[in-house]
Amino acid sequence: MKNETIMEKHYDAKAAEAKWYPIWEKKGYFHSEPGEGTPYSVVIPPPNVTGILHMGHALNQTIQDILVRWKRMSGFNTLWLPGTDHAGIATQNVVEKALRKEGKRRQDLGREAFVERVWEWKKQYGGTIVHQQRMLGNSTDWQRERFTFDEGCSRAVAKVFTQLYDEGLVYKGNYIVNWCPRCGTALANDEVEHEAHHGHLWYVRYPVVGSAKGVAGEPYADYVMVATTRPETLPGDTAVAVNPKDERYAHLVGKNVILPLTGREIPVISDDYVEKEFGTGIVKITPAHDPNDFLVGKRHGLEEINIMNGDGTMNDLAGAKYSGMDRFKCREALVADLEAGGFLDHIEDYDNQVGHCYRCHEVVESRLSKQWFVKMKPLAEPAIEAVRNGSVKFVPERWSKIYFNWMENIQDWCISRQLWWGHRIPAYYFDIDGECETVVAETLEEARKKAVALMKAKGLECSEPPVLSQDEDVLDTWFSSWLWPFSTLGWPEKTKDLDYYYPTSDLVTAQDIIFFWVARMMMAGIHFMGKPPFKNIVIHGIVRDAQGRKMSKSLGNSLDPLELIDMYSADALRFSIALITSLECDTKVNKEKFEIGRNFSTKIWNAARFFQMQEGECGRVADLGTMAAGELTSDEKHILLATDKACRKVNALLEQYRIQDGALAVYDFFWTQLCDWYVEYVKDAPDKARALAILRDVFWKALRLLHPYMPFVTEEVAHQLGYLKEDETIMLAEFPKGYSDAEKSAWGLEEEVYDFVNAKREAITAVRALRAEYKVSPAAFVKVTIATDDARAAAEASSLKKAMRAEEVAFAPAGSDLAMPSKITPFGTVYLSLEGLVDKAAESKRIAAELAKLSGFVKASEAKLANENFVAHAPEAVVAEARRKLADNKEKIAQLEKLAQLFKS
RNA sequence: GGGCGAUUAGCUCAGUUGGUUAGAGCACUACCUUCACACGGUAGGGGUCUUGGGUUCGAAUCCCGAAUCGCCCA
Repeated sequence: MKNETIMEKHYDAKAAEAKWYPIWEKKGYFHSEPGEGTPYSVVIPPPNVTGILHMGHALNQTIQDILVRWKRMSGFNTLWLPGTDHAGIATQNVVEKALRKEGKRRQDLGREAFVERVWEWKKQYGGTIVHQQRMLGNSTDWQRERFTFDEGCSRAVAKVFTQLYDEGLVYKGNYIVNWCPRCGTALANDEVEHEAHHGHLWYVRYPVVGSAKGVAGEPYADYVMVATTRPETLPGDTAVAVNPKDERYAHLVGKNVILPLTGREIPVISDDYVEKEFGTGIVKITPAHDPNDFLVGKRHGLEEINIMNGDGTMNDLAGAKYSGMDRFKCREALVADLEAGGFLDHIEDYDNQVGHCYRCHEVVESRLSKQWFVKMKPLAEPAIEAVRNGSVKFVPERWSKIYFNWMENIQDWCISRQLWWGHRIPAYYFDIDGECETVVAETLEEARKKAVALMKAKGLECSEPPVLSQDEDVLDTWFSSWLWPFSTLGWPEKTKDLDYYYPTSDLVTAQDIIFFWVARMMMAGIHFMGKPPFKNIVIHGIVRDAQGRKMSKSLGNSLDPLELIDMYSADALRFSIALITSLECDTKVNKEKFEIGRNFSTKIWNAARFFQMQEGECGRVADLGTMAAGELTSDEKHILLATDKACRKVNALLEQYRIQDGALAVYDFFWTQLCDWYVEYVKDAPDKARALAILRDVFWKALRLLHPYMPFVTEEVAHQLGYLKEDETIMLAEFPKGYSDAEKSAWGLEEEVYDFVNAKREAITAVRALRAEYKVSPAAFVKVTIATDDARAAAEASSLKKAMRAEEVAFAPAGSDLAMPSKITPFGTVYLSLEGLVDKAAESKRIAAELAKLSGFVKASEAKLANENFVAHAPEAVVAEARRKLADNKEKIAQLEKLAQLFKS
């Protein structure tokens, strides 16, 4: 079979990428069914349905697709399950924003209509990111695409909530939560981002009750001074506190002070929580607006006065003057009033950490409110154990420390959100004799039954079920995504999919999501499935800009992966990102880095084109079977060995999730071994048909090695070169493992041949370097003599001549003494005939410098070898190597000294 | 305040049981438009491995301390 047409001069990545993806998808290559073979399964970290693809996704999904394509080609029954999450706050915000343009609020529509509207939005725009994922080349099984708010996932959520409630692990209570006034909802602790903030400490005087009016300017003679970072919460104070060990204030404990501006009397209490060193050592206690104060309040039975509305404005309890005022405006007003009243002592600069909403970045308020919580300790314990006993592994391992640290100090999880878009909490309320009763059930019908049962249990007759009203709140989005590895496989049904694919194999995600998601999936998986949800947790870094800053819209330093794909191709994006990303640390990127991948795909294309042209001239010989060890040249054996090594290396590296090293290995193999050396050899091979037959085999292996990294160009080239029939795909071709022992022995692929050719290449490089040093024109043919006793050398004369651009390569016995510029190589000493080309003075100088350098090495080696301890303790090979090196360098010196004589006159 | 990590060439990073004269890509210099490829080829310059101690025959690598930077938790 001879190729009639030659490949285009330039690779058209856009065309190839647009062509292959739909074919792959349509033919079902991404699809997996339970049954045959060993499963390898991965669930994608579901991106936010409102989101668009960013560099973080590109990195995360490139890693996954490399693993998945590699496993699929290696014969595993491979499932990579895609989907999105419904992103409660974010999605609701997007739709509310659209409504605002129409001059409406969600309240104008009402809950049902609003939710309907969000679904419409989702249908219309929610496909953006899954479309973009296709541009990356993701081999996800789109037939199994899931959404955290779809019917199945919603059933799983209701079931989980109900079960946890029945087990006493879900409870409702009045606690301090993080409250986002802008989103109007509670947030979990980890949804709050703390940032350093330059603020102030206000020192405020609280007069002691019973103290006399003081002198001018001092309304009270006796007062305590309180330092606070949040003066606007002052109207909510219900005590001031000191440390019990603080002798300065011991006499005050038990007395009352007057809360400035309000005249309300509050007690002075003592509590260990107070730090003596902070401020004055006296702090105000505002139980409804600070988590620590809340706990203090509980310990001391203090009143909880909530002075703020949900939107961040003050309410009536803050006092008539401040009611309705924004919290920050109120701060200013209140400070001014304190000052006017003589209560403000002084103000200091103070840096503290201020919490911000991770979605909208508003300053988060600590607020007392009634919310649903999950009791985490009992869930965390088995999840800790699973990592501790090694049944689940973090890659890199050090992340397990972070995981333990968080899990061991875990706090209960606030799961209710005051939103409309999300899984409505399946808790129902009804009245019995004016008392509010709660039932929790997966469906309304079940809830009715439970309500009736409850009434009966209380001895109440009921002819018809009571009227139930469902809880108004929805659940945190993470409350559905923590079920992702099994809800997407059909749970709570007992499905074949669950049986086959669960637990999944690898979870690949970024470090910033370990607590939000990974840790919680561990807990849910173990609690509901009885098994952890995955075997390995692969954690990669965050993509940063060239200065190391996080990419963000507000900084405008984001790189758009789609733009990069447009500029450089998806393959280029994938390969580059794989090559520059280490699992160990964050990845800094700039546009230029993606040239690596683009240049590489061009190289692959051109090498293929060269091969095709050669085969076009020579005809295709496909069979390696008849080759005998005796007829293969050393260069041919070398490329076969290099291919074998590359296959083994890439497999071994991917096995250890060393994606970057794998990329480097395949890059070096293809570019250096295959293109730089073997392709150059092929051009003048003694038996071109055989050389090309070998190239045919090696190239095919190389393409398959590359395929997980660069799926499109490898598919295109594999077809161009005729490795595949039109309806076949490289995606399902076998991932190369290297040559068999039988092949290796039939072809005489021994390690010494590999070393021999490497040595030969050093001789070639040495001659090229000599040519450059002595400014020999690149076009000129030179005369080379090589001093060696290696019997194999003579057979290399013709390939040496070509590579050295020599008109003549002569051999001399090892140790021959020629007065010519030379370099010592493991292949032998190479001499370049001068024939009057040289500037003697310059050469003399160069030689002197080289001599100085070498004698330094010799001195160091001699000292080392004179050290009895070294000779006695170091491994023999190391000592022998040191001796050999010393001898080599001594010989080099002798040569150079001779050469120096030559240039002296 | 507690924890984790980083510090190797101008830049981004490898360097996995301690063992040649510490590597790669980009950038840089010189030469080359040679019939696969200038998104290319050939050759080259560039590092006292942040710092101070220690262990060892031998340390970028192991141990202790310091500095700087980053992240997480409180």
